[in-house]
Amino acid sequence: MASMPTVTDVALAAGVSRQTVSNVMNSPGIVRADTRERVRAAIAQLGYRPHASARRLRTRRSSTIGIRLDPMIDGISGSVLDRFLHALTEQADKQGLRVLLFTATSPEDEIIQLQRLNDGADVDGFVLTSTFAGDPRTKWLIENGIAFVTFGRPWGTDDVSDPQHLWVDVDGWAGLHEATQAAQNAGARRIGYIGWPSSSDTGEDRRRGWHDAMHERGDVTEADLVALEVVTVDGVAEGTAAMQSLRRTAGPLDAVLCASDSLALGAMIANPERVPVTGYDNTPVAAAIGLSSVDQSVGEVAAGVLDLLTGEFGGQVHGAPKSLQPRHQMIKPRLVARAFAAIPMEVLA
Amino acid sequence: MASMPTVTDVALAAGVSRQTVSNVMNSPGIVRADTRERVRAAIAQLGYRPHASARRLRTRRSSTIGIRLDPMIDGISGSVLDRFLHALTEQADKQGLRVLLFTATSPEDEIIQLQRLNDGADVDGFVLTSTFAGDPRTKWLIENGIAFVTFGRPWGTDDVSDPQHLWVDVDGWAGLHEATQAAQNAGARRIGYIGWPSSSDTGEDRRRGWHDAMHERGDVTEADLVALEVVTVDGVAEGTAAMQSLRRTAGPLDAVLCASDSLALGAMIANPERVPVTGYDNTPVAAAIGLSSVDQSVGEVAAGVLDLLTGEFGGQVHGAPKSLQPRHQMIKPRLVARAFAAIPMEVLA
DNA sequence: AGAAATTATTTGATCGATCAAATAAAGTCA
DNA sequence: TGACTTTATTTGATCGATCAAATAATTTCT
Repeated sequence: MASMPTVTDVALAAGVSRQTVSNVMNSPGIVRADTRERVRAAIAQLGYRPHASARRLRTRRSSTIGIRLDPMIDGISGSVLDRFLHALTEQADKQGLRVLLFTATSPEDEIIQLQRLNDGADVDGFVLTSTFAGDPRTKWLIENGIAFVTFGRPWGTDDVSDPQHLWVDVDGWAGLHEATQAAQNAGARRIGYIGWPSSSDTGEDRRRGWHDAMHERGDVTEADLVALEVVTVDGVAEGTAAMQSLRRTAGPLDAVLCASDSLALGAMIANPERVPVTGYDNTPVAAAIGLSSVDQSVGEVAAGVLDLLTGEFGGQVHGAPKSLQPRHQMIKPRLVARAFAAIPMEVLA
Repeated sequence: MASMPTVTDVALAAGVSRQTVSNVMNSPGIVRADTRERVRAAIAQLGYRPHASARRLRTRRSSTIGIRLDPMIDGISGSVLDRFLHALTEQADKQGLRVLLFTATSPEDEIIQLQRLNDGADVDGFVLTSTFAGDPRTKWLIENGIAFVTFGRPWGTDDVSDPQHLWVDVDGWAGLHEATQAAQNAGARRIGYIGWPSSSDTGEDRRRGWHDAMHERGDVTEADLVALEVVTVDGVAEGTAAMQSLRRTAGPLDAVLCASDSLALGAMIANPERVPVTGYDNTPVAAAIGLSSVDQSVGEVAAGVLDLLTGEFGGQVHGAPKSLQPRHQMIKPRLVARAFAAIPMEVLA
């Protein structure tokens, strides 16, 4: 296999200079139309491809974003991040960006990795997932002036206003609010909720979506509302236990909403009356079992993340000045309705 | 933030030349011990990090491997590839390699992507997953002399001997053979099998593991063996249907093995007698439900893939000549035994 | 000790692209 | 037409590292 042609080869073939070839690729507008076509023909004929590393060396830009691959902590819900990763890679590809993976064993280790990739000019910026309040990683990135966007709110005091921290998140409140209303519209009144302890910001957000919708409707007493709620940590077995507890204490149920598909799957197992159960995350398991679920629209999240990120490291070129660009995006999730099709009637009846 | 120091800065600080600094990083053995330490001190003091793109431009090596991110076709089993990806990233990191993601909409599109990444010197080689018989991608890669390793046998005529196609795979036969023997040792005799149509090479491999183990033991007649087997496509609902069919036609069962966790999950739903069910892939769902499952040992697979791949594009430096290196690796899976802990007795009893 | 062989270190060139500044060509206007 | 803009294209330098070959320092051997 002959070695790849370079700009010089193309220039020679098209009877122009190196720089003109470069211009055809990077700012075609400034090249006269007929020259442009001649160069393009030469590129096609020689099968020229720009050498990515050479370009990066000169431009000091890698066109690559780094993202940490999480170690599958919570099995089922991990799939949301996987789908996000996939969507991110696809979206990035459209913008000529590449996605580079890395792993880390702890937040401290992760900072070392961030530094390595940044110092080595391997990436232009980072996408962070699974952020938490007081996250040392975002602090470090801000201090070092490195571009990044997080999937997930910082959940701090100045969520929305902090101009240094760009984020995209899914509106869990809206997701559960919609799911609750959907159940209400289908005739349900006594709608139970299996959620996470209030120490979880995300969990509290989702719970309020259910709670507010129930309150708005006002056909359940405040006391009943308390009885309709069970709090537990995430897990299938925990979901089963919570469902059993709910059936004992809350009396008859018209529907049950859960903070996750894991809980919902668990709830399904202790659900002989086939009360409609709705989960959260729309994981493959929910699809397999036939559970309704709130889908996080990872595609939109990925697009939003990339918008903010490219605005951050390439924004000066065209468009509004940095300070006027939006600093965050809230994505509305989508309710996916299903009807237990996968579970044959006779088994659970 | 001041711009990063370069080799020249380090050389100046250590009182040596650029090249010596470079040698300290790449072939420390040829630098005298005291000089080496002096240079290392300067590196540490200045916080020097080599510029990845500059190095790649000069060495014509990217230290990066490309892998396609699959579009989560089959939800549950997709998690095996996710875990593989994670293991691969970790293993690659240990060897100073990076993992670059890409997506593709079809095999033809994927070839275009492969070419792009290769021509742009973005990657040194590829890892392919989900290969199939007559895969155009492997053909193209071989023709163009590009380094690659597949996770999965080519399932062709010359699996083992073809020196151009390096692969690592998991021995599905051994996995089911072991699972069957484990059930037999626990006293089971009538062990059912829910598998895939014989058109699936992988499925046939697994089925033979069960079949051979049953045959070896010889305490079930050949006719019974036929009755103990159900064939279906993958899926939870399909697993449920298969289990019901098995219970009708095969009579009493001591255990059931399945070709996937999806099938096993489905089988569990139609399993009021709590016959032990074993799945395949050890997905998070199996762990959540408490299903036994055959684990593909993705860590070992990832290590094997990287061994073969680095041997391919860096093998000349040290070690055996190419032709003598092993061309493939068969990894033995691990049986993970569980006992339905997640499902409370009273629900299914 | 002195020549030869070995080991350690340095110097100049280079990888392939883009930047910045210089030059050439085309278009405008009095 | 000739001076003056504006637009198009070219030239030399550069990004940061490593290669290849040259030189300097050290060790080995007679």
